[in-house]
Amino acid sequence: MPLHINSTHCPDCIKRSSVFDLLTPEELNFIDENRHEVVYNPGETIFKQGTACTHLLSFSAGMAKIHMTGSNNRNMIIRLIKPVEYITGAGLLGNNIHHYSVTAIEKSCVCFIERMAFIKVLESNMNFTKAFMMLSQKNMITTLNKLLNLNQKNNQGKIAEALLYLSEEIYESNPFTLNISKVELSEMAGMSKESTFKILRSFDKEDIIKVTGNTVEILNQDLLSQISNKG
Amino acid sequence: MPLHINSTHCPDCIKRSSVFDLLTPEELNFIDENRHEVVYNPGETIFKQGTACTHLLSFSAGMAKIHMTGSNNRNMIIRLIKPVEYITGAGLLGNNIHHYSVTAIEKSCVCFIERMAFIKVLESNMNFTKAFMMLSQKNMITTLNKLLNLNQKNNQGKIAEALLYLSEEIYESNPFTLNISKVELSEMAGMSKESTFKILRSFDKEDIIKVTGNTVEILNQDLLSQISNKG
DNA sequence: GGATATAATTGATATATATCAATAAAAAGT
DNA sequence: ACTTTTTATTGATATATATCAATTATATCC
Repeated sequence: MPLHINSTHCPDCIKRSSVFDLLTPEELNFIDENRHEVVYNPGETIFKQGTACTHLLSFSAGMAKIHMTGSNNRNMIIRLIKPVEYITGAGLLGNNIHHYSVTAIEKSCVCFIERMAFIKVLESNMNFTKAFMMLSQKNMITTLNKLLNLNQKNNQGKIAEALLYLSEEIYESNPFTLNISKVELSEMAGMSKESTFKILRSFDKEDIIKVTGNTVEILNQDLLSQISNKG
Repeated sequence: MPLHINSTHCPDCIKRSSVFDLLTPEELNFIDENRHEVVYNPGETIFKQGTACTHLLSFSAGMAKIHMTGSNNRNMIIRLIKPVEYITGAGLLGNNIHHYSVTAIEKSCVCFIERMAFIKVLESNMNFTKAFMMLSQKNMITTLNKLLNLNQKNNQGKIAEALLYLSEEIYESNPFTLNISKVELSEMAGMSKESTFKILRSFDKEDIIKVTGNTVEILNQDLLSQISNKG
């Protein structure tokens, strides 16, 4: 199966974000004429914090991480991206700069939609605009909650939350096999890698999870949720 | 000077957010017919996390705090609100619930605009919609950066950042007099109140700031910025 | 296929931070 | 004016967490 989907056009693309369902065939064709696809290998930068925000991205295959560098140059993973999701650099309308980076963690395919074409469709289709606003707000709330939790929880709570997030929202399975390194897991949880290892090990010893290489099985989901919430 | 501005109507209101400048007189009148004003005393809840998101708020006088409670029930102040700013519960379009609370810290006046009236104007005026989206995105980015910084900085860096934020963005003066308690300052910086006191004191001893009661003067802004950035 | 780099892992130690405890000061109620 | 409550303040102590150091494993490069 080829990763890129160039043979397809927007109107019959099955890898598009559901907000695009609200567009008319004409609008979809217009988007189709103003987009291009790029395939990325693991580790490749899709866009980088600080660069111009010129396209709306539709993430159609693979997996990527959204991450951010603070003033002290430390890196933090905000969330993972998987198909089908759009990514807006959060400054798309104002032609601003990206405030975070997106990097592929698996071979990935991204559809780049020209900023002006996207704005034109926004202007022509209010239902689309509203759906887009709602989705943006939802993403914002999710991120807000995540960052709040990172601030307030202790390290066990952070790891518990990260593991539940990965199992429930990203891999949607249990057990699951990490396609991110444990250093990246620590960047997701906002702590040192050594602490991450130690907490994983302690969870394993207490039979809350079972770690075998990169595979994690959650054995006691209730307890893990409790640790995440109390933490 | 009366705090409420009920005698005025939207078209000639000088306390409205600049996004409303983009509306036509008819649209402004329509908003005017679907709004009401409320005056709050310090400490009163303007809206609470978990309640329905039924209005767009335009904050026309006073000062308030946006704060959020995490799963472990700890409170964190996200930012302060002063005139003129609109506040959307981030779930306004989807008729969702508020994911944070807003509480007055000074006697404040808030204009409540009916959700459906706001949506109707969004639908009729694309420039307004785009301006609203841009402002929302800007707020989101600011919040994202703030929460990231709280995660990554040490306590001195957090307090330094909070003091610079208060001086530059909220009170726009130096020295400035806090209208929030130091407990609230610690909730802004995301740390215990005792640590806040100790760091304020140490900054005072090192002649970086001068604290006299509730008044803070920043004596060495360069050093404070450096502490904030390195922290 | 050995050399080199990168990631994983663990224990010991240092440091930062929260918590606890006690007191002082200020504000609010009666 | 006096009690009560809240806020402010400080030092001592406990705890959580990061950092450091050393080792092993795994991947990547000539």
